[in-house]
Amino acid sequence: MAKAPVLTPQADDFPRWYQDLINKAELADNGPVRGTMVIRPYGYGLWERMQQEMDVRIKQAGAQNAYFPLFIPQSFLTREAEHVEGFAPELAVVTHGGGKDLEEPVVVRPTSETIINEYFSKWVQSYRDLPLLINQWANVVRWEMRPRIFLRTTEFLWQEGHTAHATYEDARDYAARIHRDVYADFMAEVLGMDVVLGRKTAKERFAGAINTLTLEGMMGDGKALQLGTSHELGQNFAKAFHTQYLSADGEQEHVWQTSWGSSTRMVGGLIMMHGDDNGLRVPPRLAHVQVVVLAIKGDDEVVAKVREVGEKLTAAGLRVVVDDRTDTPFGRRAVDWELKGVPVRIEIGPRDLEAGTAMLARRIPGGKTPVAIDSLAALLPTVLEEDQAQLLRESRERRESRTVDVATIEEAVEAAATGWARIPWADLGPVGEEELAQQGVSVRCLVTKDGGVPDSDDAPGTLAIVARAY
RNA sequence: CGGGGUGUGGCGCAGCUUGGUAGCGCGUCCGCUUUGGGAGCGGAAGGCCGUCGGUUCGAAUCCGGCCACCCCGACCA
Repeated sequence: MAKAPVLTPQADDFPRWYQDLINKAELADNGPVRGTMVIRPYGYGLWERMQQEMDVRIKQAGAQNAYFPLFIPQSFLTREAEHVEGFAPELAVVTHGGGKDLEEPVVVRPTSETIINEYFSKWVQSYRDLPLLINQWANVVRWEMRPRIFLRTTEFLWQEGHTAHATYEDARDYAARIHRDVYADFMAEVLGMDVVLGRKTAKERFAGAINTLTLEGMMGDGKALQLGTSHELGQNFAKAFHTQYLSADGEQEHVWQTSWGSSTRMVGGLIMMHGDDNGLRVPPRLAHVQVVVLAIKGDDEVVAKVREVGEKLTAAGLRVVVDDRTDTPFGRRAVDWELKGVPVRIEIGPRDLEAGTAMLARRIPGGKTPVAIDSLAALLPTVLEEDQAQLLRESRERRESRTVDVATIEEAVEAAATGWARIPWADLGPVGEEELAQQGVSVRCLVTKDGGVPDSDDAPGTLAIVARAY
């Protein structure tokens, strides 16, 4: 007789499955204040690996890390009209400090364009100071009406990049470079996540930007999730904060700017893109635990062998955990590691010792095979790379099979019930976009016919990707 | 903001109609037996029943106020 499923099956109730998984895989808990979350060690480990891999790419793109304050004078926010209008509804404002009313309320940063520009305007004097390329790892607060753990939380962790350039072209190219060489590369190569790169419509653009580039992923239920954005800010903030430089011609010019961000939302995306009814599936290149070596029983020889194998695999450069907690039944531990999505389990018991073998259990393709213990260190890197590639392939195949080309709004709404629709932007336009919005469907991004990023909204042949979104 | 619903050990729930001061499952702890896919048996700990007030000899239960949370709609990313 089959036992009750460990998780609510995805097909029964996808949001419930997501919540179950986060609880049972010990990724996070809800915080005491609505919309906040406690990220538990296993979940934080995923984020730390994301930070490491992203940080390398950000630095390769020439940016340096810095840190700006959590508190921003309220007056800063109001200097850029669109920006304040966009963020006003979700600001947390501090009105008291030290037991007194504050002269001027301070807002908890929802993003840092304003405070960073305040300093950029001091640091940038000459064209020789440009480009100025800054990134910060921080928490931000946006008071959310409908929080969803990892996907939309009131406080979340992210990186935000802010740059200033001498020309429009430099800023435009840098925003595109981050979009492609940092975000797209990271998501494909490390997360094994298929994403569509595109351009946001005016309606979906960042408050204060002249152009927003996005990466959209298709989740297991066919809905879309924005996984990162890179904005061209034009000179909007430069004018509001007087961020100017003296050009080689001796003229005062406003800088051209970009900002770009990615957050702990990526953890939620990872879960919903790669997870299955047995739990999470962590891509090997990301995994902070790539291999778990399990002692099936508590015999001394078994435990000794398991530890020895763990050390050898660690020495071979793999990220390994040894599970010799033999006071807990084997089945329980196997299910737990499966829930956590560890790519490879090496299971060793008395029978294996005699044969000199171990069971190699693979989370991503599934299945178990016996292999010679001595061959593991040589075998596993190949296995992990195969599994990494499988996740990317599966996510791409799902998106391709569940995206349909349509000609009307009705068809687009119908397609969005189970996946994505692609419709010529010229046939839709802002009016059609509004009509879709009435039915809970949005234009996720605009792409060119061959899947590239359009240079403008009205470039001929531009297609809109339409979907329900998180 | 409109409509509906729910607040009971850590989690999920029953009990409320027909008042008599709390129970089940999971989890936790101890013991023994177990360990090749969420172990079994025995024992134990753990609850100002959201909150304030009212009715009553007596309130988780009936009545009223307040608070919080959830769902649908609206609004907003």
